[in-house]
Amino acid sequence: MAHLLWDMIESAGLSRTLTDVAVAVAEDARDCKRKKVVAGRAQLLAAIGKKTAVLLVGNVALEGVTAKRGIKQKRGRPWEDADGNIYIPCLPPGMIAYDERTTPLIEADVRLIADVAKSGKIPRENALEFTIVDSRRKFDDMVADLRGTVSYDIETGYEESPGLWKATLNPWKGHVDEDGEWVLDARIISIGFGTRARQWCLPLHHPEATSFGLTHEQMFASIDRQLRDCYLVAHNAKFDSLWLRIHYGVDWRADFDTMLAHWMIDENQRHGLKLLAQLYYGAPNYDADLDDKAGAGPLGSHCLYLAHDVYYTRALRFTLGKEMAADSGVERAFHSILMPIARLFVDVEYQGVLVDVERFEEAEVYLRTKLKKAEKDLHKAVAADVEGYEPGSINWRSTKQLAELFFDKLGLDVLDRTGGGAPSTCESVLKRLAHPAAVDLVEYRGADQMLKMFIDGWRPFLVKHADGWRLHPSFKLHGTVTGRASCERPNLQQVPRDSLIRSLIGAALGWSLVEIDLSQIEMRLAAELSGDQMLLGLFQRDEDVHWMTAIREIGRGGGMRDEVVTTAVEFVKRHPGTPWLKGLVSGLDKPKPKGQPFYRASIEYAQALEIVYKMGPDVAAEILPVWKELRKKAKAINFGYLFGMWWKKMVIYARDNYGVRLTDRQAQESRKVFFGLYPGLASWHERQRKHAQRHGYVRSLSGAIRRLPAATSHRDSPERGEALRQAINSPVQRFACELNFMVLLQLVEEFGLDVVRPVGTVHDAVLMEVRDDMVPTVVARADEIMRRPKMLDELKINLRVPIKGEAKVGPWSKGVSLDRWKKSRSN
DNA sequence: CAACACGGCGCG
DNA sequence: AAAGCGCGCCGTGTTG
Repeated sequence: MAHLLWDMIESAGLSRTLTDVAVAVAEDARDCKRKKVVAGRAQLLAAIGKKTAVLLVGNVALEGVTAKRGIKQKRGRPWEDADGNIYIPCLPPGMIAYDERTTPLIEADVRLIADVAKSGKIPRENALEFTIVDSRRKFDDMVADLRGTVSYDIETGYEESPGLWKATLNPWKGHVDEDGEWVLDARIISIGFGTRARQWCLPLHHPEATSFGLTHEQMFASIDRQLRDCYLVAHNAKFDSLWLRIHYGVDWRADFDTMLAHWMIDENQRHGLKLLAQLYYGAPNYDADLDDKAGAGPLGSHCLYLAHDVYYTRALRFTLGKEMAADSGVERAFHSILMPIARLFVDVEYQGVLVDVERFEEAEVYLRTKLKKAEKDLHKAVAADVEGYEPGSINWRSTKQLAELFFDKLGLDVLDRTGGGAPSTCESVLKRLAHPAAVDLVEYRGADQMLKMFIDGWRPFLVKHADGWRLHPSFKLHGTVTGRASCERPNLQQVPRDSLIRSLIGAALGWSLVEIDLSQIEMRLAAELSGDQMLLGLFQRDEDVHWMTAIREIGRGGGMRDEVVTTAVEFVKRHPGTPWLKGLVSGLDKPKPKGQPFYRASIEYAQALEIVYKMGPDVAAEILPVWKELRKKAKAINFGYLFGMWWKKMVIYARDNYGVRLTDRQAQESRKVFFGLYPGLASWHERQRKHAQRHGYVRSLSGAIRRLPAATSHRDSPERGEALRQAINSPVQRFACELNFMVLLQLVEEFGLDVVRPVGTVHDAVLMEVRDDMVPTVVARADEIMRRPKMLDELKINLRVPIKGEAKVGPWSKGVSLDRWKKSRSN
């Protein structure tokens, strides 16, 4: 590693200026045991002596001097000791071998070394012109300077105990006071603005902040007025805008988010501001300690840090703007979809979702009881088979201990292994283990999972408002490589589908929760993009593609004879007048034979299957519930094969999810049938793969790009295979969620936040609170918008496949159609 | 004590 | 040769 770095230094033409540099290198961090580090440290300290610069290459070298690790955080930030030695922590160049994304960082390290060697000093950002606003005069100057393109950034924290400031990213952090009111503990420590000429740092709750005759409210009123005509730029603007909205009531919407812009430019990279500053401008690693940002450190260094942030944020707006302009598709998707939805998500997160806390407590009691019972059953079941077993000796949450129990002590067969090769104890294995304890463990895990994720997991995030308790999940618009949003703290997108937890989420009094979702959107888009005639035809005739697959799957093997015939017969009995039955059931118009149902004999399997298909899954499920399950299974088949699943995995999938035993042959056959049914999909797969292989990327209809560099490799590898499958999946997944965003944007644009309050998205669905008196209007309009969002016209995107969606009104998972909602309200 | 990987599981 | 995609969060266990 030392040689590698030295080569880089030499090729930068620096070796002669660096004769006075000691290089402290850990040859291999992993082999370096503690003793060796200590020895190395003594050597190192001796070597440092009169040197002007010390390179600390890698974690062990860093630890040798500072007794602390964390090279990734510390790198690029040199410091000077009392004797004037300069220490420069850097990444080991060998790191490039297993993470090529570190290349620019290592290059930046070399540049930094060069700088230090030439000047003998730690470089300063000399373009910086920052002012700490600590007087009325400076404040007025600042306000007057807020013109044109202005970047902004805040530092946040809270006072844990008097005088002790800690970092927090949660703008709602607070507590309930004696009067039962929610009091915010979170504070905006300071705010910075970057203009063409300067960087302004306005301390707000920093301990050293001085008062100069203006309240914060007065300051923000002035700033707010001035900013209305500015082009606002921020890095992860949603964060700053949300905090400012909560704490100062100002509504600032960024025109350009540098983090999101960089994500559009390369979703595979990381998007941190410090990283980008180093990447694009060779900036020093100016990152500060987390608690300094929160106000624990001196105001001077706090503001210096803030100044760097707004300086580089503003600079990035121009650099990234230009870079994005090189690709009109990317630019268009950024400005017409991403920035608008990013601005809207400030409202989404500000609103939060309402939680029924009374029923929340009930759910907790229910789950704790269930957990207790499962634990008791577990004890019993294990005690019966294990000699000398003592309750409490096994941690039921430990996969390691469970594996020992099942496969060593009880001697059960290892049915599957984990990715790491350990005997698996996952649900699908447990269900196949012939032991009562396995059954109990499934129960235990179920209750435990709900409790830890949604009861204990939610509690710290509950915030009290005038209209009830709310969660304010944070959405990451850059959270995926495909364009979907992800969600965290807590993750609203992983709430179980069954109603125990899901229905705790509702709406305020006078409002109703409305969920609209785009039906089978990924399948529809696959039809669109592939141009498969069968799929397109299905959707154009408004038939159900999963149902089609389900019926085909059964029909192929002639399975479920009883269910098929029973369901068809029952349907004929219930709906004899159905027009399309004519011709399908021979003898319908003939007189009924005495004593027996006339149709029983005359409905053949093939006919019956046709009838079942035509009645659709909902009607069929009313007759036999099994149809619902069957359609779900078909859905999995569709998605699996659609995106490149191989038959072998299908066998496992069918077994684990549906208890269906498929032979290898059957699975191979089912895959063949699938692509036989939709031949256009196969050729589309080929097109996508070819494109990715040739160009190294694929594109969504919106213009956004998914970069797949691994796809261009000529060598066949697992990475390339993965990239080629992503080439098929990404454009579908991306455009699906973009459509969802379009629908959401248009709804809010048309009705305004007084009528429609969006509270979240779940990939192809929107959750919102709708004012009760407007529910029918909004739902009707949502139905129209989903069929054709106007942004499709603006972006000149034409779809052959019809899009449609569904709306449900009422607590989540208990929502009903608009008609049923109206009826239930009129009673 | 903190950071990390893993196993497991929830969602679309 | 090997083959669905995309996420977040929890507890355990290891490591340093």
